Amino acid sequence: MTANRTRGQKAGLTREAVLEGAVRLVDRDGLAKLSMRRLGAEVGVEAMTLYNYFANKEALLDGLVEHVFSLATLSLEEDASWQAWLRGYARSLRATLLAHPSLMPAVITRPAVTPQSLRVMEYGLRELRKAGFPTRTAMDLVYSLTEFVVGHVATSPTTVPDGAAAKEERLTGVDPQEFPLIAEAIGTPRPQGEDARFDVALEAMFRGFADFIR
Amino acid sequence: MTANRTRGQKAGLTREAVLEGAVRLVDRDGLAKLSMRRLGAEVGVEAMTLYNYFANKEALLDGLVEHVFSLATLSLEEDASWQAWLRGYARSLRATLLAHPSLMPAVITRPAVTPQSLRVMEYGLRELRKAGFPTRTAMDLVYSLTEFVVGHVATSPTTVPDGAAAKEERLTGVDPQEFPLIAEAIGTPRPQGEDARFDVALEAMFRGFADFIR
DNA sequence: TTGATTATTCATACGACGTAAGTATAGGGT
DNA sequence: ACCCTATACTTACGTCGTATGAATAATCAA
Repeated sequence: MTANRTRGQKAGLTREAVLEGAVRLVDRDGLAKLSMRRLGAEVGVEAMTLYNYFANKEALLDGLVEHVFSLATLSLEEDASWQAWLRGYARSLRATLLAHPSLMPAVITRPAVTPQSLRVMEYGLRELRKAGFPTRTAMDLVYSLTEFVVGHVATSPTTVPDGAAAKEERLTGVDPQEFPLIAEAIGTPRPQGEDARFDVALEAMFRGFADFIR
Repeated sequence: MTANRTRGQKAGLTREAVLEGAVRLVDRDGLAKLSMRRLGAEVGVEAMTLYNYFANKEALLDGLVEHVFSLATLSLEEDASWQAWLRGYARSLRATLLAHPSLMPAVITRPAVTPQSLRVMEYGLRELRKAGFPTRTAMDLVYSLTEFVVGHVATSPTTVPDGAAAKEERLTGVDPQEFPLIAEAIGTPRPQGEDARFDVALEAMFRGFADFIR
C-alpha cells in the first residue's frame, strides 16, 4: 500500500488516476479521512508526490468536485417538452450528487460555474425560450431548480454519516401525544420512498413555473 | 487574548458564551479557522478548557449549529393562509442560514431533527391540514420547501469564500458568441437581486403545491 | 555509448491540529 | 479551618498540510 519505489522512478500516475483514488477513498471512508498521506497510500505514492498534480489540497478538492461532475450523463431527447428537459436535468444532477454524498460539503463550498455547466445552461435556456419563457426568467428557473436538487441531496440522510440511522431513530421515536400529525404522516409512508417525493416536488415546481410563459 | 489565569481560577465561562465566541470566530475567519486553540483564545481560555463544555470538536459543531437555529425567530400570524405560513417559514429559515453562511457545511453534515424543528413541523402540518392537504403530502411539502431553502443558501455566493467575486468574474466574462442566451439573461438583471428570485421561486412552488389540496 | 539535463519521487522537518493524561489551584460546603 | 471538587492549565502524542532539498530514473545530445 505504501510506496515501494526508488526516487525518480515513475509511478505511472496521472491526475485522473489520483482523482479516482480520491473518490474511492472518500466514498469508502468519508471526506474527513481524505488526507494527502492517506490518498498517497491509496494510489501507491508518498504524500508529496501528489503535489506534482495539484498545487495544494484545496486544488485537489476543486479537481475532485469537477471530476465527479464530469462523470454526469445528461441525456437530451430531441423535441422534448421543457418539462421533460428540466426533469432530465434535475434527475441527472440528483443522481450525480447522490452517487457521492460525502462530497456535498466540498461541492457547496466552491463555485459551480464551469464550461460544462455553462453549456448545459445555454442549452436549457434555448429549450425554455422555445417554450415561451423570457430568457431572464428561464435562467432564474434553472437556478431555482438546481438549488432544490442541491438542497435535496445535501439534507439527504445519506449525506450525513450514520444519518439514516439517526433520522430513523429520532422520527420513529416521536411521541404521538405531543406531535400527533407528524406521527400520522410517518405512519403513512410513501411506497417508493425518497425518489417519489423528489419527483412529486419536481412536478409541482413545473406547474408553478408554467405561469411564467408569456 | 491568550489565557492569563492561575489554574483553578474560574474564567466565568458558559457553554453559551463559548458558542457565541465560536459564531463570532467563524463569521469573521471562516469555518476552516475554527480550531480548539483559536476558539480558546477567542473566549480567553486554553484549548483544553473547552472540553469541560464539549466532549470533542464534533460535539462543539453540533452545539454550534443548534445554537444558530435557536436564534431563529419564526413569527406566526394567526389565521394566515397556508401560503403565508410557508412563506414565513421559508423566509425565516433562509434568513437564519444566510446570517452565518460559513456554517453551511456544518449544517448539512448533521441531522436536522431537533425538538424545535419537530414543533415547527407539527405546527406547519396543522396549518396545511386546515387548508385541505393530506397529512403525508403536507410533510413532503414542508420537506421539499426546506430542501429548496437549504440549497438556495448553500449555493449562494456568500457561502463560498470569495464566492461573490468568483461568480461575478466568471459570469461577466461569458463569451456572447458561444453563450448568447446566458449573456442576454445576465444583461437583464432583476432589480432586487437574489431576494426577488427567491420569492419568485417560492410563489411558483406554492402554485404547484396547491394542486394537492383534496 | 556516454554524459549532462530534466522530470519525478521520496525523505526530512516545521508548525498547527485534536485530544489523552496528568497536575495545580480557587472557591464552596462541611 | 478544612477538604473536596469543579475548573483551568501543562505537557505530550500522533496526524495534518506542505516547504525544502536530496536522490535517482528517464530522456536527450554528442
